[in-house]
Amino acid sequence: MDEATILHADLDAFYASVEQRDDPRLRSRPVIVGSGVVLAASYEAKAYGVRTAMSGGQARRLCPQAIVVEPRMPAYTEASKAVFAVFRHTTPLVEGISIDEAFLDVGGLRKISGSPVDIAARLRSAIAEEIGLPITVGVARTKFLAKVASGVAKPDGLLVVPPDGELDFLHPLPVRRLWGVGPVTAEKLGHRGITTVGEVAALPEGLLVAMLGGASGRHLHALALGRDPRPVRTGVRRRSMGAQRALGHRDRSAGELDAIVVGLADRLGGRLRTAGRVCRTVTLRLRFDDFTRATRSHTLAQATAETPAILQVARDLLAASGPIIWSRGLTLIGVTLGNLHDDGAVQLPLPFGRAAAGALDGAVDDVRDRFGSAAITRAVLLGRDQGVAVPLLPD
DNA sequence: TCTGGGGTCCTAGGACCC
DNA sequence: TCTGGGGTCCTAGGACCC
Repeated sequence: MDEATILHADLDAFYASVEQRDDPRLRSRPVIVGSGVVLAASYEAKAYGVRTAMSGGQARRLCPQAIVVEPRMPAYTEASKAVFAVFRHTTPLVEGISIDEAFLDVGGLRKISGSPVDIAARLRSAIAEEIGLPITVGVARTKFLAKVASGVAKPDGLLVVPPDGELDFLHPLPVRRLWGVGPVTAEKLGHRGITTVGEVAALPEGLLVAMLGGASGRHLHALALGRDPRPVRTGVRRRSMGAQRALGHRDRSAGELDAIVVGLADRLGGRLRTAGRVCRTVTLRLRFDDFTRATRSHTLAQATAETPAILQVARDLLAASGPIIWSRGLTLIGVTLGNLHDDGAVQLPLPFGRAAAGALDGAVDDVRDRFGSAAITRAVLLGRDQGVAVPLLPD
């Protein structure tokens, strides 16, 4: 049987912990970050039932003595960078999942660094001492089990799931612990009297697929049996980038909506250029009074990072959305850029088809002829009518 | 007091191509 | 000329995660 070498490291109540670290008056007291909506709550506040994503009013009613602070994103970004530096000092195999959590694979480090449990314990004390933040670590043979372990061990804990004790650990847990089971799926399962992971594991895969669809059904079936072959991956790239603005419930004029879209496109264009990437798909996201949503998207023939080009598409989509906007009570506008690629790529038209791989080789040869082989670091297939993009700058 | 601002992945139908 | 199979891309919606 394989060894438990995957760590899931998850900072506890991250934003709230940073606030408590930076302001001694907040320590040991209930702290809520964010006044409109709760972005994070310290464990002292969680004891009163305050939860992330709860409205500020509800949170204050549950815990009137809580200290509410406005978020300081730059401080959290900086703390996150410091924590990830400790992660990468522990092992090169780090896969970040969000600003405050990551998977680490410490397999093969036993001779140098000790057992995975020793490594996890040292990681926790390093982050406590060097950065001043509490962190929980789950250790298991798979990513999923490591993540569940850290969730169970929170806060400020360390939990190992031994390979021969996986199902004993997993099966009594509620289905909501399964990664990918949210309110809707939990409700569907609940209808059949299924409330624990063990009960999911006892179902035939076919029944889960019929209930939840192919991918979700197979995924859940595998997880419930402790199967999760996904490796810890480094260098995962962002696939989309978005910005949005909540509008409240006040009616807005067409001019106000346009000004908001201009602001969003401007922000996104800047972020895109800073990241050295270009986009091809622009999506307008709308949310309404009743919390229903709509999206309208358009895909360009040529990728771009130019604000005017992005703005033009966003404006066209907004104009085309007029009827639903004026009839349903708009409460949020967002713009998301998708189909992201590296900028600085030479884009070559290609006759696409079944010989895509061969065509890619041919295109790379073309670029070699034109620009010299040293220029080529990587070639990316863009799709049927877009050809290939060959970045000419080193990574 | 209805609910912020970021993301990921899946599904399904239609267009289009070979 | 017609039919069918196989495949990709685009769009829209939805569930879920932090």
